[in-house]
Amino acid sequence: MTTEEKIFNAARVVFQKKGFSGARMQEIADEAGINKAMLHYCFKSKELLFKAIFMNAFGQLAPQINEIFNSQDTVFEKIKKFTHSYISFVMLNPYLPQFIIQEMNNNPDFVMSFMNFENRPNPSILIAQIEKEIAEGIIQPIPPKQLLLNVFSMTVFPFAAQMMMKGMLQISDIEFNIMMEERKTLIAAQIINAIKT
Amino acid sequence: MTTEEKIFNAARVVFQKKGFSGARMQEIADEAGINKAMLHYCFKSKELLFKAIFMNAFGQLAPQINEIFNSQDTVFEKIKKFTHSYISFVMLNPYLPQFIIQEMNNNPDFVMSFMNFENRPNPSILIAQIEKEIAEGIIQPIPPKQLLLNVFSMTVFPFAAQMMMKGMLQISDIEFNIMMEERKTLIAAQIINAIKT
DNA sequence: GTCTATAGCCAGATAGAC
DNA sequence: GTCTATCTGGCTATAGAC
Repeated sequence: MTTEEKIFNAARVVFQKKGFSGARMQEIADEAGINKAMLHYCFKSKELLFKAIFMNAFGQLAPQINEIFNSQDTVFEKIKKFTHSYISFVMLNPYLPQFIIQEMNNNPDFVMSFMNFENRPNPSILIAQIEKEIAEGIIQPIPPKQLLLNVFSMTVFPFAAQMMMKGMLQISDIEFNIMMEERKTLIAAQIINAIKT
Repeated sequence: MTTEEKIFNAARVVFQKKGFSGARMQEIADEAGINKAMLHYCFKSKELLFKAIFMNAFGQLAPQINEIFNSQDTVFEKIKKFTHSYISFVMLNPYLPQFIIQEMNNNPDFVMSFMNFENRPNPSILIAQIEKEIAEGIIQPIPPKQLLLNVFSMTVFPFAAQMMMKGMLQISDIEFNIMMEERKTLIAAQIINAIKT
């Protein structure tokens, strides 16, 4: 593993846990097992390092989502595939959703300044398809954007609000993982059950 | 309005928007229209000011939730009441959910050190009730904690991930508010439709 | 490339006048 | 109680040896 990779991995851990303003360059250096000066040698500044981490994180998620949204499947199939593959992926990167949500909220201008809008998740095809399937009587009437919001909510929220939900529902890390494993199929079943004709 | 109140309101705005580490005492002072020294005169330190804000925020939410969770209503009635009243309340404080989630994730130890555990949302009665109604055949079988997670997800997520969802679904602030208004009844209908026998 | 040492700045906190 | 001015510590960033 190159030094740059060590820094990158360390920075991902620290930024995703503490956020941009909470992260310390010293902590990233310690996590990487190198000196603080190397961070600046490799990535020039905290902002540029953060930018690299954020774009990488976002870049991993967006294409997966678009691939599923824009495939030839039915809406129900898409919901099943999305929830399953999103949960599988995020279980390996549990801090990712909260990280992205947090930085977009805390500093929208900064994030927007380097967001890649070409690759952003684009649900317009799926929205049209939902409208079509409603017209065909396959799906019960519902505003398409509300349906998408439901799918994202059920899938992403448990990871974004992990600490809070673990505390409120009194569940351990292990139980949490079991529940998320179960949600890979449970969510889609619930959503489809709610809107099927 | 007393100076203390002016500070408190200003601090709430800044902390909820930027988080603990992103917030600046100077910015809070400016927002309050007073001097930075007054902050320390009134609240001693940034941490204590934050603590006051966080506990107030959490203290507003928890009792409402418990009241609904522990009433004499049926599960379906509770879901309807919770989603409706939670959304109504949070529409007046749109930064609140993300604020609480973020700080619990970024600095669990700090937050836990002053969290009021007596008043925390406690779903144990509701969980027992769900099990009972499943046994009675009123609700389709589902792990109670998964059902609760679904209710919270559908209700809280749109506010927590506001920026991201506005960007992805291409909705304006006004459209967002219309959608949230609609969700006051839509969510409960969806959830109940998915689990009713 | 990798380190040590340090510059320079900024934010939280305080002293002290009024 | 409210201000101005200032201290102090910590953090980003850089200079410079090796």
